[in-house]
Amino acid sequence: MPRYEPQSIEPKWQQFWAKNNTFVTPDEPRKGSQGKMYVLDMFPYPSGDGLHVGHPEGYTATDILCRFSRMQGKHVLHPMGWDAFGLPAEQHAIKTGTHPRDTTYKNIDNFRRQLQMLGFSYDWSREISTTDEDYVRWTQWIFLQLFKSWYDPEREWTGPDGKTRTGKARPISELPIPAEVKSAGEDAIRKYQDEHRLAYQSDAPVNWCPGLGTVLSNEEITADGRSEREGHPVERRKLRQWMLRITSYADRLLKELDDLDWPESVKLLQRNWIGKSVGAEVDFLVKGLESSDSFEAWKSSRKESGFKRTPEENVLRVYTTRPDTLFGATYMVIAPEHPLVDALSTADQKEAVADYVRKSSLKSELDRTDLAKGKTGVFSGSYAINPVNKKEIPIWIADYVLISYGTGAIMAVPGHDERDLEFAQAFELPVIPVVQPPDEDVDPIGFTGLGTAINSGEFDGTPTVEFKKKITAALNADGLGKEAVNFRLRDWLFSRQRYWGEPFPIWHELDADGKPTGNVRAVEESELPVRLPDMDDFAPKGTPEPPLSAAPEEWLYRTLDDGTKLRRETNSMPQWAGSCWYYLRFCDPKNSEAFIDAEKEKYWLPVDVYIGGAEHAVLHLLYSRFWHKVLFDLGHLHSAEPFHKLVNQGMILGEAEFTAYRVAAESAVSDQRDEPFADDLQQNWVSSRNVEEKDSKYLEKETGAILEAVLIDEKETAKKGNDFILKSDTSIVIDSRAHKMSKSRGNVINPDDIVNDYGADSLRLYEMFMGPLEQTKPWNMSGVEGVYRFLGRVWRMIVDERNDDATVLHADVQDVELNDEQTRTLHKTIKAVTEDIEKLSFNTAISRMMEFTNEFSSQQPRPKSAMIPFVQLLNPFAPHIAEELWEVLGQTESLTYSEWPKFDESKLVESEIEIPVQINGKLRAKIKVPAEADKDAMESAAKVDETIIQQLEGKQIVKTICVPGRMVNFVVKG
RNA sequence: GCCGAAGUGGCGGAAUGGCAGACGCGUCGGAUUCAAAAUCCGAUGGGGGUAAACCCCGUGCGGGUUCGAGUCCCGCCUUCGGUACCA
Repeated sequence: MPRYEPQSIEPKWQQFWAKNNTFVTPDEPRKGSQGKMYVLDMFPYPSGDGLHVGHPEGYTATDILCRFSRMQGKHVLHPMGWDAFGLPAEQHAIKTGTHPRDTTYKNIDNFRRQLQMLGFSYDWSREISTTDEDYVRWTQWIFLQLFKSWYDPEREWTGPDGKTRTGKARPISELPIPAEVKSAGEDAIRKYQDEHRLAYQSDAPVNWCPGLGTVLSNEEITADGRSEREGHPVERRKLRQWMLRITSYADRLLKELDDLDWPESVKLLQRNWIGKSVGAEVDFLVKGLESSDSFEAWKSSRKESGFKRTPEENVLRVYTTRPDTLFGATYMVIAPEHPLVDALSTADQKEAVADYVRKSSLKSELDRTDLAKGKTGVFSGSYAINPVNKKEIPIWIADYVLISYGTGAIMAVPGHDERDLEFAQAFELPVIPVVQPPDEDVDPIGFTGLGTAINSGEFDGTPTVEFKKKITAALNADGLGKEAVNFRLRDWLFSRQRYWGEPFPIWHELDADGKPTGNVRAVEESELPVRLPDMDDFAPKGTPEPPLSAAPEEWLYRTLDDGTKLRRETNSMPQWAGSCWYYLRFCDPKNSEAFIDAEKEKYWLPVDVYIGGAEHAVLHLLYSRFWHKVLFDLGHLHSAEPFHKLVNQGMILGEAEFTAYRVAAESAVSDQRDEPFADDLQQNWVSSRNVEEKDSKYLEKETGAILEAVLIDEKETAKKGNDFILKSDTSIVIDSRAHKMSKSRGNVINPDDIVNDYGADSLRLYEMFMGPLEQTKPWNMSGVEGVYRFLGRVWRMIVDERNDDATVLHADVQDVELNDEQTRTLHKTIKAVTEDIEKLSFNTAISRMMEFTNEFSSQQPRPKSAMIPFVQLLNPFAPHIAEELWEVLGQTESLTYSEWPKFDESKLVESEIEIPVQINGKLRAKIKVPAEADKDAMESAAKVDETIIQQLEGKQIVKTICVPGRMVNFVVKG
């Protein structure tokens, strides 16, 4: 084999690794193990499109880490699996009639083939799919643990990690039952327990997506009220749904982020998502209700009773983060869904209120959150009494207040809240400034920052922060208010109306008429898994009735020995369920007794390095952490957090494109502005500066003429200043940009093609060489060619290319001693590559190996003792060629488990170094000095340099700065 | 609007406060070849100068700190990503 031919050596080594179980991780570490290393990729959804070039980016990074760690003696766990439930397979089933299971396993086969072709060192014996019945079993089991638990926020305890926490998930049997519930009977107790479970049912309004035929979680909806997947509109409907009580864990999910080695930006995203805010709840007495006491009477009764757990019927409780602005509250707003809406509506306002409430309930999420459309609302007819100044202020109903946050009611302070100000202006409500901004020139109205109090009675002049504390304490003393904490985070909507997901292991009890009694019971753990019934109709019915409700009777119903009739839960779990705990199962994938063996869990967890896309920064990672903590609380896990170090790989964009714009033919007939259309523009180019994008159409800014975007070959372009222009018309500025890869744009790169043309090693190397792992970067085909050429040079450095018959060592590679220069280069390279891998700075590590190759390629002879460690350095990056060269170099021991080369710091020092000499900070000359030269020696060496003598002539040296081994700088005058 | 990340040659990118542009791509020139592919060697930020010596400018823009700033500080601009009335 003469030339470097990845097409023949890559399959050879892949087969070798498979046959020898090279990457199978034994439970027991090898002798002399340097500790465990669990390196995990975010496992892919096996889509029908196959692997995308974005996948191998993170996968190569982790593979490098693993191969590097093995050579450093680590006991490495590096598994791969499939997040295989999910909508696309089911949508495909609806279209074609193919069962989602068939589609899914076919796609998995293709994904596995593609991953194996890239030579990743996964332990395939641990492969799992979230759709495997054995896996589903334990997903359902974990759900049951949530179902069978409640959260005790008061419980103080010390976990196996030695940390003391307040708050713990506990078995539902330990839930204290209040006496009045107990006395109400068995059903009341069950209901009370159900209300406290970590997995519970709720009737709250949810996001129903008719287009997908399912309910979606808040997290799956985009800012403009559409489904993240496929972009269908979403509406609000009241449906019975399963929820997971993630909000109980809000504080711990927030606090325990601190110790994680995650990017700060991801931590911040999670912090914002959890959205903790500290403020106060304040009670306002409503005036004019029949049962209303006088304000003073109420106040004195409150003084005695203190702040109540739940307010009286004629009291409106609000949440505010700015209790210091209480004097500026000029009206109140309650959400249309607020329970007091009816009670507060006076006779003459009843109709208007009912009308408004109906309208806002029909509004989609999109309409309701569209800020551009302005605020709406209706006066209830009632008034509340401001507890600090007894002022009567009107109570409004408006949908800019959300029932799901705080108490669903606010005190409006239009002087210092943008939304309230907008509303006040729309409905001509009074605005009172109560905070003076620190800057006298700033208008207090609309100021939302910190300042000092004005128009606030005895509190005038108090700084905001102090005022908040004071007023909260005062309200608390009077029983009118209390410090309160709120979270933006909502409970997790956990059910979906789809077929292709885990069935819930839940039975609903039925009464004699076959109607649900409202009581549910868990499927016995010994009966798990609840398998999906065989069905051939998956199509959504356009109603929220899940496909599983059309399952065969024998699946759907059961009658117990005592005659109790049961019907299965027909919702299914969301795709997140399976990905919530897969990292646990990898440690013990075949266990039939438990979801994971306790000893194995203790050994392998937490995951040491977790690499994946930033799109999972919030949801997947938050959900996983939540499940992990529940299992931790229940004593099933030893660690409180699943992922120690997290890295987000950047997106890979398509090749850069040059786009020019010209008037489209259709513009001539359909000129948007009805103006006579300028003929001279027709078919002429338009500078991209004059182009605006509207509804994915390009328009000329002035005339509104419709433009077409034309791809321009790079050869037709030139650079002018900061812009690119057309060579044929240099006045035309064109766009130069790389876009996301997408089928519609036609710029998708298929890894199969790259492997066919250049080999897996080149693909791996290129993806690492493109730039920093975490950065977004454009694809560039000639870049792939570049690293392919590099591998060719490496090949020729070691292999005799002229020998057509066999792969033999190049005659120049000999058993000779390294000279000083070679020793230095080798050790420099080992040091740099080692440290760069540790920093995940793979692009620079590759540069260093290129430099090594450039230097050694031309040398004759080339010491074998330099080639051997070099091949070891290359191995994590390009393992196939490395194995082949390792063999050519006559090595018989496994390269995979060979010892990583060590560098010797003392071999790095050079005897003479070149340093810059500056005058007034400007580089003027370079001089050679002994490496150990001190300040004086450097200074005198610099002063005898010819250029420096010339430059210093007639000038006075004011100061000399010498940094040994670094530089000399003369500061001069005159 | 808010939050985050980033702006360095024609392009991807490199640079513990100390020689800006390592390495790669592209381009140009040369060698090899009948010719090409492949390979090898050299040049390559911009401007001036004689393709020398050398000089000036240069890391988004404007200030500042420092003997010295791509790097630190203040104020902007642009691009990308996330987010959306959370009181």
